[in-house]
Amino acid sequence: MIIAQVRVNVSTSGVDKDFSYRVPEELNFLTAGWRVVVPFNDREYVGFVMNVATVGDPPNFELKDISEVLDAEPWFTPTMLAEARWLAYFYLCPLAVAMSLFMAGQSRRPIAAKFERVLKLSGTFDEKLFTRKPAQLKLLKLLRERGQLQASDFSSHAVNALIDAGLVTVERRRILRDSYAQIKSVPKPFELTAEQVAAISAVEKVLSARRFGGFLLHGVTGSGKTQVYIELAKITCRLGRRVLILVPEIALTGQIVANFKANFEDVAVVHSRLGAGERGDAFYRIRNGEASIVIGARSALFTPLEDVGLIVVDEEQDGSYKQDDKTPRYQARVVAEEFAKLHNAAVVFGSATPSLESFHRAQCGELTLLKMPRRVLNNPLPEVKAVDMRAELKAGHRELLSRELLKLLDETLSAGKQAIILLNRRGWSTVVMCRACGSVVKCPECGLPVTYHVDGKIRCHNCESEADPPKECPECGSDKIKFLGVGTEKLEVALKYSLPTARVLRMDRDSTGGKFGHQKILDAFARGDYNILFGTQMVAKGHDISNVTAVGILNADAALSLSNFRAAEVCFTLITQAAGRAGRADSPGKVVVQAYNVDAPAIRFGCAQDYEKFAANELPQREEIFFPPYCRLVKLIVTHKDEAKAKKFAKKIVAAFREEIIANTDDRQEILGPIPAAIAKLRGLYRFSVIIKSANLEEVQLFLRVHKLHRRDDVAIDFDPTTTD
DNA sequence: AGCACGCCGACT
DNA sequence: GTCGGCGTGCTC
Repeated sequence: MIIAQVRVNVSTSGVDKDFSYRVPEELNFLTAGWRVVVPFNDREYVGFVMNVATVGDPPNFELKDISEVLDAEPWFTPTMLAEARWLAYFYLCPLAVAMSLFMAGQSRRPIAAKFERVLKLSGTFDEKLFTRKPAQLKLLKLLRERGQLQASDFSSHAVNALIDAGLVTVERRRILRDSYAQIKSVPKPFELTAEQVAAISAVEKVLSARRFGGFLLHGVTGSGKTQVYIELAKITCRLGRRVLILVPEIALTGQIVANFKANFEDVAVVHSRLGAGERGDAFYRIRNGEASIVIGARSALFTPLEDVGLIVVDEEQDGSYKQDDKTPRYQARVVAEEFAKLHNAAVVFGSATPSLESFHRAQCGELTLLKMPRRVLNNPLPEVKAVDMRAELKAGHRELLSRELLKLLDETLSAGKQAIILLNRRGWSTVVMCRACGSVVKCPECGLPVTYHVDGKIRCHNCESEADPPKECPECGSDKIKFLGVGTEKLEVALKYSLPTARVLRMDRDSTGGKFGHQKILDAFARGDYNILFGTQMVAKGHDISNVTAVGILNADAALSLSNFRAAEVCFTLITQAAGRAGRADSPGKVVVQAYNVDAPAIRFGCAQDYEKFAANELPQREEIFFPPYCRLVKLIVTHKDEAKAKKFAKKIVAAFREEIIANTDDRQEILGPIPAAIAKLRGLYRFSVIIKSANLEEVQLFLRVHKLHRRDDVAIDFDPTTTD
């Protein structure tokens, strides 16, 4: 009897094991990796075949049969299975959950493939016979001319008549949906800088040796990192291996996809905003080896790409590489490196402002540091000026835009150039406050402060719930409700007021809907339809518009007020990335940075665009307070509908960790909490967080396993969390 | 996930 | 004395 071990796709930990099923005769082709349908608990579920074996004597309980298969071939390659196993092990999640990552949301039935019917002429025909059948004659003539045609372009009547007459044959051909198919550009002529050549040859050694190697490509904005990726990809393809390029998010893919498509025929684009059908087709191309370059957001890690030789993580410091809404809460940098090891591939982390984690690892020799400190064509870095908004206020200027910035915008627009303004808050007012008691209006759902929008609604930027602003303070009943703080919507009005003739374009989450929302805005700006592009951090990412010579950054120090150990890093990175948009081509750029605390190191070093000095200043402080990169963080969120019970269980975990781990280890480890989570109550459940800081992650994982904390649905485990509350 | 089983408090 | 809350266990 043939018996298959099947992992049922049920996301709870209670089913995190294989179940045996009998393989019926007609499915005797099954091997590991097939997706099947199995009866389970009086219902039908999708399952994954993990193993198939022929056994002499069946087990002592009754086996059920596998019902059917889902696909025409195994969904999971052996590599994907190995990758999923590692994910489940490292992130302590059920294997079925890790495997679901590789199905990109298609956990139900597969999406139907799309086919076209292609017509071809078979033999010759006599025109005279078709004088009273003009539609058929037209089709036949066209076929003689073109060789083949699409059946859907003609009336089915005519087509069927010709097929019946044996004059035309049909062939079903799969159509691959690809909304990036149109994107195409010609490779620009270029000459590699000495630094680019050095970086390429360092990675090339590892590529040709077909072994693992980790690199940090630290190149200032405009130093030509993309060209390095392209050259490395060419080398990898020449070796007959595949390339995976990770980019932070959809907004960034446009430019890099165009650059790659100019150099390679077989590029597949994968990201979460792709429709189910298009994604399925991209997977099909990858599975069949028709795509040797895959570009995408973090989910692109989970495709059937075989024999990967190079993985690039572009803008590796970007926050979108962290999945923090559902298990496994992985960091794509960590996963990319592990997958590179599994493939004997090179992994290249690229950035102008590397995460301090990666930079520190490069300093320790865990990654090879490749430096590109100069822009291509010796373009100068922009000139950056900080404006102290407190001084501006004292001088009687209360406007949103400082005199310095207004002057710069004026000059820029007069010269026929374009400007970008960054204000990293969307909405109209960022705070809705009661002037009588000082309380801030919070979202009833998640307890975070709400934002007032220009349409007169208040919105929670965490859960997107919407309401009318209260007429009276929910705390004290006063009617003195004030709208404070500045978002991009208010900036729009300020810009139109100060620069009435300027054409301004807002880009934030509210103005960029749909698959190509970002691209449409960037294209319109690049065409010159607008003078000023302004908005949230997305204006600072992933484009290279040569006519932009001025950048303004408002409230540059806003991020510093957050009680987050990464606040300075986020602030520094944002300034450097935004400033880097200015003056890439022939004309030098100018940047104005507006802040209230211009003396903060993140602002000073950001204005100087000096990453190394920033890191040299920040790293010792991180070491002092024992935070990453000097430890790894693991956050546990304990939930319960009874607040006291949630807190009590969290305390129990903390006590156990102190007693069992901290008291018995040589490695430095600390545990903080419990404290109420940032979202202290969600859907009726109280939430407490516990932060583990550890120099030995394996001990933490072991602790979690011993106490089976990963098997509980009232504890969420977050490795390398973004925040500590 | 979805359901049966069983233990304890609250009620006709 | 029974109804129904939810913590626990099981599904090939």
